[in-house]
Parts: sequence; structure tokens; C-alpha cells
Amino acid sequence: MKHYTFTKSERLCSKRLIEHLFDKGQRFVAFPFSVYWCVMPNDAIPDNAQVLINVSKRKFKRAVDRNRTKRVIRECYRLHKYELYDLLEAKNYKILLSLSYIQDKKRNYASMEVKYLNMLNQLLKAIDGNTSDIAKTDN
RNA sequence: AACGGCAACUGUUCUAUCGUCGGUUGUGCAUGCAAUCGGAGGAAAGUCCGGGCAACAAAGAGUCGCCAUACUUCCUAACAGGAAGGUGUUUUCUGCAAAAGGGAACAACAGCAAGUGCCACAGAAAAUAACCGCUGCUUUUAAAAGCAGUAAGGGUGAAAAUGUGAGGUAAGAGCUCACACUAAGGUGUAGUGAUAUAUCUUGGGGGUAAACCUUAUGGGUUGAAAGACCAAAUAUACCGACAGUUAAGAGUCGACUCGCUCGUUGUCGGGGGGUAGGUUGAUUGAGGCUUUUGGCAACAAAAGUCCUAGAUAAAUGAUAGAACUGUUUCUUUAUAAAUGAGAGAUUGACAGAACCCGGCUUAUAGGUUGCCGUUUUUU
RNA sequence: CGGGGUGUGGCGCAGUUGGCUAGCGCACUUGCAUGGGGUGCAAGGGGUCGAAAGUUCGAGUCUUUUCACCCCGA
Repeated sequence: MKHYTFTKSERLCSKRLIEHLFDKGQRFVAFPFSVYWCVMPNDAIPDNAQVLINVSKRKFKRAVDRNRTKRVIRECYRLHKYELYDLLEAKNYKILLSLSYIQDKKRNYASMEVKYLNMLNQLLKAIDGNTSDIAKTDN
């Protein structure tokens, strides 16, 4: 049975790992998301993936709107995380992931889910395709 | 009754599934899993004031500077906050009335009679005033000119040397007097007081202190990323004790004075910086609620009762359904109309704790209550 | 969380002790000049001085509140 959890070990909290991600990670844009991701050695992080969700103060002035957007994105990640995990377990990878919301318009869950799935497909393809690069970063 | 304004209070609810943070219990002990309980606001916001708390070799003193406050009394831990009162201004009502009185709102309401500055344009003149005018004298046929006096009248302007009446004079003028306006002081009455009122004395004459400033009162500085502890790690900053040295210099608002502390070298002892973590500070408090008593009120006291978020790359969410609220469309019912019933669509404000309290300010759909204004109708 | 600063035509800036109709450069429009364009010369349009209150006879300037943006400390 699959548990759609989102605990502390699945979140990216370490300052060092965040700097590593933005330094060496790969970036692509799937509107309205800007995504950074990078592959880590197996013992570096406890779970399959650690994610951080980022909504800029520039885009949403009010704290209420920022929190709402983060929560909606988090729900998308939580309910669709096994699509990502299945691939990672098959490949035996662990990754860091950063999702930045770069639109300045609010969305409800249904609209967000469509955009999220679109982004997720791009991410899965990228992970699948970049096998050779991962070996280099590992070494 | 409708509409508008202001103030106060309130500011969606329930069920299911998945998830999140904290507490407790059970199990387990590479800290997870299960159950159960709890989990944003009136402004959590702006960071504008006042405290608590913490650190600083003195977190010592004085003078000047700097900053803030400014009718009175009270409340409060404190405040630039609040309550009550006084005074003034605006508006409205009663009223023949800019007499008097009632209601509401607002006030950066100490001092331009301490000094200095400023007052564009217009105007003679914007503060030791004199263009036209008025009066007298001289020259002169007269008109007019010159000299002297004067500030009633004129026009300009936001503002023009206090207003009215009488005396007075060549003409006039606070030049003199009465009344009015107004400052300081004394006395009586009412009041804790601001002040009101009556009276006496000495005066005063443009405005501006959100102009410099004067007077009175208050202010040490910094800010929880303060600070305390623990583990990992390790060149040697720093600290303490003892001994020697006493000159320059340094020290947490700016300057100066006095005072205080430190200093440089050696020995011994203790461990620091950078990096990245954890615990604490940190949620029981000037706490909330109810009742009683005191007080016009703010508020205070007593008794009873309750424990009610604690995150840290930052928790309180998502989905589905139902109800409720408002708006709008359609159908239907009775009807002059308002309205009632059903169905569909749509909507639910402002806004998210970051050490904690007391205020202030600003934002706020809808609902309730109170006050004020406008319009209409009835009596 | 704390501290500092800036908002003035389309853009970049002046405007210091309140005062007459708010200026300057570039850009824009029109005309002249040229065979045409640029350069040049002449004329012109365009501003509620970020917003709202207040003080004052009078506010871009002074005071308060508020909105937006930028920078710094950690």
C-alpha cells in the first residue's frame, strides 16, 4: 500500500544541500514552474527525493497568497509523488528538487494539477535521458 | 421608511477521504507506526509609541548638543494611549436675531506683550507708513507750487495700525474719556484643577512657532539573528591568576570636564575563530471568562473557574458533497404594488503567528446595534 | 527582524531657507534648409509634482497617514 505522505525527510531543509543544488543542478522551465534538480549519492539523503517549494515575494505581495500557492503545489507533489518515485527506484537514484513558481497569478487546485503534470513529464524525461551525466557527477 | 456617513460588536457551518505541526498513550528502539487530543486574527498587517526580558570593563556624575512631549484632573507597569471635564472652531436645530440655549464633530489648545527672521503680486505703505486727500503758512491776480502738520475718508490685498460714541482741534489722531476686545497680577465666590464669574491695579495693539527659537518635563545605548548551554572539529584570537612596567592611547549615542576600567612583557591555567547542527531563551501572562463591590467613566479590588498555536527553508491544507448568506435570471402564486415558494448560475471581505504584552494607525464583503445628516410619507 | 533612501512630461534629472505661468537634456509634432536622409535652425504639444488629509492668504517644498520601488546588516 502506498502512503501519500509528506514528512520532514522528504523536504529539503539543509542550507548546504540547497547551495549544492543551485550551484551544480540542472535547470529547465515548464511554465509556470522553474525547476532545478540534481542527482545525489545514495547515503546523502534519507528518502528517494528531497524537494523545496519556492514562491517569490515579488510575484505575490501578500503572505496569504504565497502560503496558499505553496500549499497547493505541495498537494500536487504529494498526490503525484509515486510517479516520480517509481522511476527513481527503477534507476536507483536519489535527487534534490526545487520548484519555483514564476507566474504572478493565483491558481486553484484543478488548474495547478494540469500544469504540474505537464512539468512532471518533462522532469521524468530529463531524468531518463541524462543517464550518462549522472555517472560523472557521482564520480 | 429609504439612502448616505461615523462608531461599536460580529465576521460562515457540517460530513467523508488524503495529508501536515505539537502534546499524551501504546508498540518499537537505524525515532518509525497506530490511537487520541489540540492547532491563526481583530487586525496576526504597518513597525508608529510604551514596557517586560537580555547584553554592555561604570549599565558613573555634570554641562552643552540631539530627540521627543505640551489645556486640566484621573486611569495605567508605562505611554505620544484611554476616561471625564474645561476652552475654542465648524456645523445643525429652537429662535425675528452672527442675543441666548441644545445636539454632533474636530483641535500639533505652552509662549510672537523674550529675541531674531519672513510676509510674493498688488498697493503710498506689510511694521521707526503717507500716493490722492484734509488743514495752516509763504509765493501768487487766480490756477498752481513750496514748506509744515495730520491720519478721518479713498483704492490694493489673505492681512492696513482695535470697534462704537463723546470730548477735543487749524485739520485730525487712544490725544483724552466711557463701553467693548485682550495680557499679567491681586482679591472674593464655585471647583481637586484647567477654568468660570465679579471686582481692582498695571498695561497691550497685524499675522506666522507643522519659521529659527524660548520655557517646562522626560530620554544611557543596543535588540531575541539579544543572550545561555551541549556535541563534533581544531592553526591559536581571547579570558583568569601571579610578577614587573605607568608613557602614548583605547572604552556602547555627538562634544567637553571629572571619575572609573583596560593597557605592555613573562610564566601557569582555561579554551577560541570559521563551517554546519541541536537544546534553551519560547509561550502561565501587567492572562482570559463569570459574578459581586467601588467609581459618572477609563479602570480597580475580591471570589470562583479555565489553560486555550508554538513553527524554524517555517505547521493549520487539498478534494468531494450538503447547508447558510448576498447578488442575479427563470418559473409560479396571490396582488395595485411590495412580497411569498421553487429551480439554475454565481459569490463569501480584509487578511497568515515568528520572543511576549499594552496601545496607536491602516485594510475590511455581509449582518446587528447606536448616533448624525438628506429625501419622502403620515399624524 | 532591524536600518537607510527614492518617487516631478515618454526616458534621465534640476527645482536648498514656502510666492508670480514648475524648468533642463534626449525623445515627439510641425515648418525651414537638402535631389533625399542625417546634422543644423525656428516654433509647438505633453505634468492634478506617487496618493489622501492638515498647517498657511498661498504647498513640488512644511507636518501626519498611506502606496510603490530600491539598497544595506544577519
